Amino acid sequence: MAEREIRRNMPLFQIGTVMQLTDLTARQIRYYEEHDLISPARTEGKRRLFSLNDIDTLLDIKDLIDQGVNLAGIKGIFNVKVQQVLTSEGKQETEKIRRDISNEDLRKALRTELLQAGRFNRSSLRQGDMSRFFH
Amino acid sequence: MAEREIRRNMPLFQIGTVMQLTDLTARQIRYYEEHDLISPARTEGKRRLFSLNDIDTLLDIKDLIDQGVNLAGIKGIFNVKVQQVLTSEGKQETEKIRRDISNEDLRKALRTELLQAGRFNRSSLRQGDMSRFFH
DNA sequence: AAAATCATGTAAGAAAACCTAACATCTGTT
DNA sequence: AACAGATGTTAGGTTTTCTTACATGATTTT
Repeated sequence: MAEREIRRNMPLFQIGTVMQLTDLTARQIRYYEEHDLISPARTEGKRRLFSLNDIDTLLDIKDLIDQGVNLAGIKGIFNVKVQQVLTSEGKQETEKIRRDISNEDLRKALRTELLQAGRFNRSSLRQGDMSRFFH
Repeated sequence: MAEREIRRNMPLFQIGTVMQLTDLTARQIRYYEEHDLISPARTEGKRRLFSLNDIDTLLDIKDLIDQGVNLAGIKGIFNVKVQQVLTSEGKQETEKIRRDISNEDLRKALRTELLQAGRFNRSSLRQGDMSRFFH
């Protein structure tokens, strides 16, 4: 379980990849970082490296912005969530709040849709075949 | 199910990331591509973009090289596997061959070990907290 | 309504990361 | 010894990303 969290927090993706996965501009992504909504790691050369969690957060931000929420609101929502985990011990409550903010299913659908969008569908046939052997 | 395959074939990672995940040098990775063991996609600017399947394949190559198999041998093994899926319909047999070539558990362990190695452990605390909400 | 603020676009110049091609080097084989 | 396989290294060029600064349209505040 902790293993999964580690994986989701691994800094793996350059900003170009994140742009395509989230459909956000570099300007937007950097702006959101500037306002502490994400904190991507850096290479030695100071290039940003994003994790899967970062991408999730960016997709959530995108969701909320599409719903008309401004950055202050988003920040507030995120803080509420953090607050929640700090003050309450039960998972039920946070789960409920999570649902209040945005529909989980819709979010998931949007994410996978985005993840499959654009040029990411064409991949080498050889690899496609190999994938049958390496589960 | 096809969804997972698509995800595993998405070109996402730059060579620098792959180097760290696999512990191979850029020279090695390009050499293996030159010999058709992998076929990473390219950005418009001709930079390589690797998929999870590419990384899996590279880890397998590394495995086999550590066992003393040379590229010709690896190529042969990969061809046998492809052959197998083309000629036989059952999954049992391919499964068996898979096991003959290298121990699945060992391979898995090695992969996760590599995936957690090096600088990939330090990740932002904020994100770590957020990950509890975005499963 | 004017001024300020928010969110994003755009441009410039610099630095990092990656590219190909070529040659060097080590190791094992013929 | 000569050769082939696998990898290291170097060089010059290109792509991608970086920061900083200024521009702009849309809202909000005064």
